[in-house]
Amino acid sequence: MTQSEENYLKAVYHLEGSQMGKVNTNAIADYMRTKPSSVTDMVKKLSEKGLLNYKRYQGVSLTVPGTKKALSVIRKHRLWETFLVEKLDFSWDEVHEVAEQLEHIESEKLIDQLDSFLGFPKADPHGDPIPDKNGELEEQHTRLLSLLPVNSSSICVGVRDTSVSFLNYLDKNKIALGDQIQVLEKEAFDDSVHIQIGERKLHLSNRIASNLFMK
Amino acid sequence: MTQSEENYLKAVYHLEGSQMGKVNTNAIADYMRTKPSSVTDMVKKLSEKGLLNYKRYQGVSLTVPGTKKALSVIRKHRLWETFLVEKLDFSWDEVHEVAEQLEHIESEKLIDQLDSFLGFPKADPHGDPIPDKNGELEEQHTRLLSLLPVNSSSICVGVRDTSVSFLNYLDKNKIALGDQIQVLEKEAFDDSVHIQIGERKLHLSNRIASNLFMK
DNA sequence: TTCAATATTTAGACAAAACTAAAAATATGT
DNA sequence: ACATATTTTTAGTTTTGTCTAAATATTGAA
Ligand SMILES: [Mn+2]
Ligand SMILES: [Mn+2]
Ligand SMILES: [Mn+2]
Ligand SMILES: [Mn+2]
Repeated sequence: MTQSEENYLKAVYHLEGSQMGKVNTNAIADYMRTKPSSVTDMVKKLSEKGLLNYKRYQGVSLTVPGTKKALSVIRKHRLWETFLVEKLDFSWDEVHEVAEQLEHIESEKLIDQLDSFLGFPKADPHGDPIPDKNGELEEQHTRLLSLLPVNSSSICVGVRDTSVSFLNYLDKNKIALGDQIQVLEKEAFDDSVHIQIGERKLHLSNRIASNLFMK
Repeated sequence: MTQSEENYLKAVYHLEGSQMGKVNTNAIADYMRTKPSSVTDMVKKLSEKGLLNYKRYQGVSLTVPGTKKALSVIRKHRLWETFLVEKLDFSWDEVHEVAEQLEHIESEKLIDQLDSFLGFPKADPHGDPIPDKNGELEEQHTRLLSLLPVNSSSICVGVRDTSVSFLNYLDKNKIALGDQIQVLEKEAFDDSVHIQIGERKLHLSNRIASNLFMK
């Protein structure tokens, strides 16, 4: 299994989760910043290996072995991100690029020992769930901050957008995972929300509020 | 810089250290388990990039930038080996293969933070010196156990042969880095040596004794 | 010194993963 | 329904790193 093949499986996994039904060629090409013709080539190869279901012009879906492989790569990615933040003092906006490389290291012992060394974490620095050794994901019962009613209070457990600019915005405004957030008021005009974290009151745009997972 | 290019530079570095003068094509091919024709191709490319000195049929040597790059890969290899043993409970015969992969991860911050996390170790699990951030290697003033005089006592600080079978042999006989070893007697016939570690007396063949670095 | 053995390079091929440009299939709007 | 727009695939090329087989250079022994 090459790094490129692993990256394609991961892409299909993420796209399956954010769409309904089959994943199409152009969507994969966009996601991977490559060309549709390259996607077709790779999709054929992965289909021959039994990792993708593929019929010409009909889009693709992961097979059971394909899903398993994708989850194993995601497990590695998220464990490495956790390692970088917890042990090597990286900030949450610096880890993704390095984890994109580390996720392809082949050694079952390495990743299981790393998991143990980190204390079997359930989520990565962005709040995304970490699959266990068997590929099992813990169900996340979360709701977006933008959808919570006025006066509700809940804990921020994840970010939907993991871009550096969004993470920097949160850092600048001292919003972090684990923070208890109370919804004070919602503006009907622009769907922005007034919130309180500890003693601090903040006014968040809908764009921000709809990228924070709460529990 | 591709992984393959890095591996060639590392190979030339190691061969320069174990030979005198220019490194020849066949030696590189043997060391890398590849074919001489492949070596010629790569050596041309690295020479065009200014990393190797190369004239047809005359062998190669590392340039200053080539040496610097080789040392940076070796630094990563040895720091990762140390991490695996110190933090993830790998044994010293399991780390090399994984480190061969990890040494190619590109992130200066990653490796410098790892160095710091490990407490700036001076040597890897096999006793090989770890270059610092600037590529400086600490001079090793060691001698082989097989060359020490009778009655001398010194500390085992490294292994010359790092093969799994040799490392297993040492584990089985409870010989480890840091052990104080006294030479009791040398057999003139086969150059084997009788030694003492703590209360234990052992009889080592010349083959074994000439693969242990002492200080 | 000469020629055979050895070492090295060249020539040509291949596989992987990407690309461009063109062809083919599918979807859509009137 | 049918023409047009969009999506997807195919055909052919490129780059990287490998290989085999053949050619060429160097070495060294008689
Ligand atoms: Mn990530
Ligand atoms: Mn993440
Ligand atoms: Mn090693
Ligand atoms: Mn080592």
